[in-house]
Amino acid sequence: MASSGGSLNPSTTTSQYPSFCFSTSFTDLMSSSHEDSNWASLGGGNNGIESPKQPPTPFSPSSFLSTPTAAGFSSNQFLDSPFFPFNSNIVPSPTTGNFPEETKYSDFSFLPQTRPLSSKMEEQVKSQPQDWSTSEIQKTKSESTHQYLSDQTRLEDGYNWRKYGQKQVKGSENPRSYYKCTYPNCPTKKKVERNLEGHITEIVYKGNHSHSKPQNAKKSSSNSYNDVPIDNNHFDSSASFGEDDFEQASSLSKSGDDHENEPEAKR
DNA sequence: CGATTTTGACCCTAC
DNA sequence: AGTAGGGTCAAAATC
Repeated sequence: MASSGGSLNPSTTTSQYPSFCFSTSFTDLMSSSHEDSNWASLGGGNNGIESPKQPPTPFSPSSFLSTPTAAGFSSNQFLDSPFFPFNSNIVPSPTTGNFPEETKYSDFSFLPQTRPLSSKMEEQVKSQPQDWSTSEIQKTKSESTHQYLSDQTRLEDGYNWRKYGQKQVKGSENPRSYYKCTYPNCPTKKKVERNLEGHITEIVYKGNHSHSKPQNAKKSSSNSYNDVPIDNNHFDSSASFGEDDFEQASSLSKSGDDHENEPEAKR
């Protein structure tokens, strides 16, 4: 059991799914080879969006909405790429617009102002090389003190998560928790990092749900966005991801990548 | 009673 | 080849 390590198992189970990754770093994926494939197959299998049907997803919009100015980062940024992490055009972090990693993966993140974004990012870049960057579908970092309130909502993204581990990462003093989607066969996982105060400083999603959001998620029963009819069309079909979707998504992310992230991401 | 969380150990990968 | 660090497993505890 333990011998398998874990990361390999899922890959074999999900390998049957079409590898699909929303990360704008698709190009990277292509060139990155097996490293990502590990996760790509794992999460990529269902890699669609966090919520095939529910756009709001992981970075609970409500949390953002609830914290309009909270982060101090312009809602504009959100308007551009708020609920669509897979949107290649995701705006670079307000403060860190020049972070390749950030934009590159189309994951948008929020960092608490309490800690220097740059340093944080650096840490990520350093401690989390390619396998994560390429595989991570969405990266969310909460920002400002309001994140505390958002914590719940963010975790309650409409899916049921089960914590399967916790670690104290070297780069930061923040403990990192590992969650798995409780839905059978759903390879989706997420890492949640909290600061000393218990506030979420970062959330990283891996893989995509191979199922639609549970109607009555235990934890997210109160999520109003649960039924937010956001246009998620391209990904909506995630339930039956085919090449079309794949290409669409890939091209999407690709174009976006090429457009804004390429130059910077290159380095 | 079942599901989830906690926690230490183990495994894998990168350096 | 060894070490460090991250990620996952799994038994026990808790809810």
